[in-house]
Amino acid sequence: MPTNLPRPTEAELSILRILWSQGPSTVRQVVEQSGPGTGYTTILKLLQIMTDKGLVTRDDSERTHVFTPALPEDETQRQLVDDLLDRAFGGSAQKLVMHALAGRKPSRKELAELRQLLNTLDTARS
Amino acid sequence: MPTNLPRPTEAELSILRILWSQGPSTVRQVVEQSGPGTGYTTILKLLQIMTDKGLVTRDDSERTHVFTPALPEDETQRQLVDDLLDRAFGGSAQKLVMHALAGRKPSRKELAELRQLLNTLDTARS
DNA sequence: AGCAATCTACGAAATTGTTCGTTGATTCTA
DNA sequence: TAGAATCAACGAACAATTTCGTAGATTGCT
Repeated sequence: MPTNLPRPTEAELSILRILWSQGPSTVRQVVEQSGPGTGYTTILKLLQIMTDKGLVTRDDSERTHVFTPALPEDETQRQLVDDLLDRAFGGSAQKLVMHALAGRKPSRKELAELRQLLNTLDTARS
Repeated sequence: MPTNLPRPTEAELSILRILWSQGPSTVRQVVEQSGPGTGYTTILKLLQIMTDKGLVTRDDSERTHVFTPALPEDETQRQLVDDLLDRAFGGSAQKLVMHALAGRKPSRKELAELRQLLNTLDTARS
């Protein structure tokens, strides 16, 4: 069964990022991690919407509800990359990768990991 | 002077994609390339907005105006990748690249080009 | 010239996303 | 137990994006 969730909006994504890094959290915990400029009720409302959309699940067994991301970080990231790929790169993953890397300075360790990935893909082709 | 243009919205991006592939175009030419479901005046309006934002330039020396992307495809793509990097990957280009490649089947040629890029980045580090 | 087709401009409706004030309920504390 | 603090729910304001109807101007055709 394919995970058919809507793409998170910008505000929703910043909340998801907090949930991924902090683990399941209450509204207040999310608010504390968010920089200033976003009120409590704003984040509460967003989490309610995200619950409706299925982006997070809510444990309301206690009075203070606890929210958990519905999908792991990896999967959502892949979805977002796929989406950008379609919308801006005509589906060419290679072009996207070139753009992502060009003009940067990945560490030797990162470079090694990337080379390793290329090797894996290479042998997988046979 | 740095190119300080706003990030194109979704509808704007699909128009830019047409302009990049077809070259400078009139409203009608863009409409013809767009699939059905988007009326003439909608696209005209979007192009007017994009002109105001500076995303495209307009040649109105003839009655039928001609629109040209303000930035080349490459540069906009880089901007979009940077943006996604910040919003979803905490700035780790490597993670994004891994996600973009994992589960795909790039051709040998693409793999070779990517390896070449890694080499360039590697020697650039010294 | 008269009429149809084509074009830009403009404003407003429709849609989607974001922010916040208020309310009523529950829990904490003095 | 009374008042303060905390919480979820909800609706509404607000903002950004997308869509389209209408109007006025120009061009093309007969």
